[in-house]
Amino acid sequence: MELRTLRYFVATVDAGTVTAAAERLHVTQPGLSRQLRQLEQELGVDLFHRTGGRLTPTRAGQSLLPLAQDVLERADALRVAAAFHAKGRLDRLTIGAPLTTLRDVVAPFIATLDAGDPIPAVFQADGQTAGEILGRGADLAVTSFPARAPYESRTLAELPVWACVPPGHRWAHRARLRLAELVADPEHPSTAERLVLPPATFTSRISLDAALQRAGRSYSDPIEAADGTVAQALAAAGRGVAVVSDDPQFGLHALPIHTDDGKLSVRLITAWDSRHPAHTAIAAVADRLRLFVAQRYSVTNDRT
Amino acid sequence: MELRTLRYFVATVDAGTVTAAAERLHVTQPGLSRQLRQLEQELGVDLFHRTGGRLTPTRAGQSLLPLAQDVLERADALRVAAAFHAKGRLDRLTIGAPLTTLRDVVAPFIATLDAGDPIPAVFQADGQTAGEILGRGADLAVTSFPARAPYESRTLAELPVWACVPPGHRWAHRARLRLAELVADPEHPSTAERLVLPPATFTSRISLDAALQRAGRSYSDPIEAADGTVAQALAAAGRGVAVVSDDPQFGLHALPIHTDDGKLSVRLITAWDSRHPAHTAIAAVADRLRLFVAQRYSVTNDRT
DNA sequence: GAAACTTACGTAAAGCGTAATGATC
DNA sequence: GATCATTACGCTTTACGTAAGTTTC
Repeated sequence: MELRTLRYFVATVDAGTVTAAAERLHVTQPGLSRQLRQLEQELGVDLFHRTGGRLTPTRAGQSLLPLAQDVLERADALRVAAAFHAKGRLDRLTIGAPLTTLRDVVAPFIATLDAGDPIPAVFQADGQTAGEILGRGADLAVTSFPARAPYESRTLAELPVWACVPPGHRWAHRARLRLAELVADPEHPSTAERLVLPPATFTSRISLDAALQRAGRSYSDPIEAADGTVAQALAAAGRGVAVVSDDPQFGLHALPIHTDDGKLSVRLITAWDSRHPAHTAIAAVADRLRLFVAQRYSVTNDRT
Repeated sequence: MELRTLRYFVATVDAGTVTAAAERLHVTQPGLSRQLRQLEQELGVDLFHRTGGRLTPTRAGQSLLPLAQDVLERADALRVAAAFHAKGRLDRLTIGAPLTTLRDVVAPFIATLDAGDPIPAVFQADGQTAGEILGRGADLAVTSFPARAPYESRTLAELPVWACVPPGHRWAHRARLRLAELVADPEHPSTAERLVLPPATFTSRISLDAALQRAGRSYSDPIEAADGTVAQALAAAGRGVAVVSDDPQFGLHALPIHTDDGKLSVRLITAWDSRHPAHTAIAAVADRLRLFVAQRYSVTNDRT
């Protein structure tokens, strides 16, 4: 088992057929086929079913795939780090962030980077701590959990959590909402709106759940959406009230949610490893990200 | 760059000389020497200084070493996972835990495992969440942080945090201590004992710091010890009061610390990934660990 | 029979070991 | 001069490409 053979394995699963993978890898198809067989023999596991003249990953293959990808990612990280030591400057920078932040903040930000800056790579990391994201190979993490110990962090923004309702809704002309209005009054369960929520790993959901727990309340039977955009789409279709931290879409009206402790919000931080050899360069990017968010946030603030 | 070359690199740093590393790797010294040079050329970085007829890692070499080890560890994890799929049973199990737990709980526990059980491997993980520990390759994590989302967890124990004083100390015959007694009264700073504390990543320290923050108190100028044992050794030498969750040593007297919220303690949990292919086998080990701790803890309870 | 994977065979490259050479204390 | 690393050279292994064979739809 070598990095090369793992690359072969991943590429083959990825491409679907050995022929296609071979082309992508710039090797011939028989050569690739042989290497895959040897890898299977070495690991002692069938990675592919060979039924029907076609290769499909076995259960073992499916479960080993992410591990193989992980090895390759780490090897890549090593190569990037080596390039940093060679050139003295960071030429690639990996950012891990929750999906919502990725779309609303990180993506617009990396669009402002120019040729002099490191090439940004990005991956999705919902509901993970700075340590987990950085441990997955990111140089810079964006998360809503406070960072500890060997990680340095800066507050990026305090993003409001919105209750989004369609134009015709009875709350459409309200300027704000109290948390208690969102959830069922134990005395009158029927008065509550149905909630449309992102998965429990999402920061807005974590914030909502925590606030409700503090208030001793809870929602019943929410609609689980795949992410904030889907939640908003469902709200736009009149299925309920979407509670998200995404920017409102589909013409939805976004209301801030007030609790006893103030507005419901998500504190976004950016964090990096202070022991990273390029930590100065990373801190510089983090600072620019913070500046970018500050500008963007001062605009979005107008909306409230 | 292949796994083989990374193994060569790590082994060479580890062994100190190419000759020694070559012997350990079962290759000849010139062959190894050549591979190292090729790796350096490929990465574009000098990994070793060649001054004085001897190889010493450069700064780049030192900083790339843990990355290389990481790649190899991941590759190892892949091999173990493959072996699981091949044999249908887990033959190796990696446990990550904080140092104190490692010594007082995990080590005695793995001593009870027999030939039918997976071979345990263990690494130290202080002040890390379940996600971080499992992300580092552990199959089973022991931590004091609550686990979330895709991780399954069980409470192992509620370990008391002790204030340890030597026999002659004015508290040596006390049965308990209030938190306020430990730290300086802002009015009379001189009345406080000097504290001997483990690093800020240690669970007992985190618990103490959190309790003090809740109480609006703080300590001043504590002695920082490398770990709980060193802290106790310093306390035994009369340097101050050690605050640790380790079992008392050196004939120290251990007092539980009472706060407004009850006894100061550390809630230990054990966690694993519910998506792990061998999660049933891991859960079984976790259950036995919990049982082991329950027995052990009922004994240590006698002491309080 | 077209498209996919496998087997067979010859070739080129890459790694390895032995032997000789160079550098440092 | 002893110890450690490098360079030189020949061999062996290993991966690769081409060509032919097999299976499936």
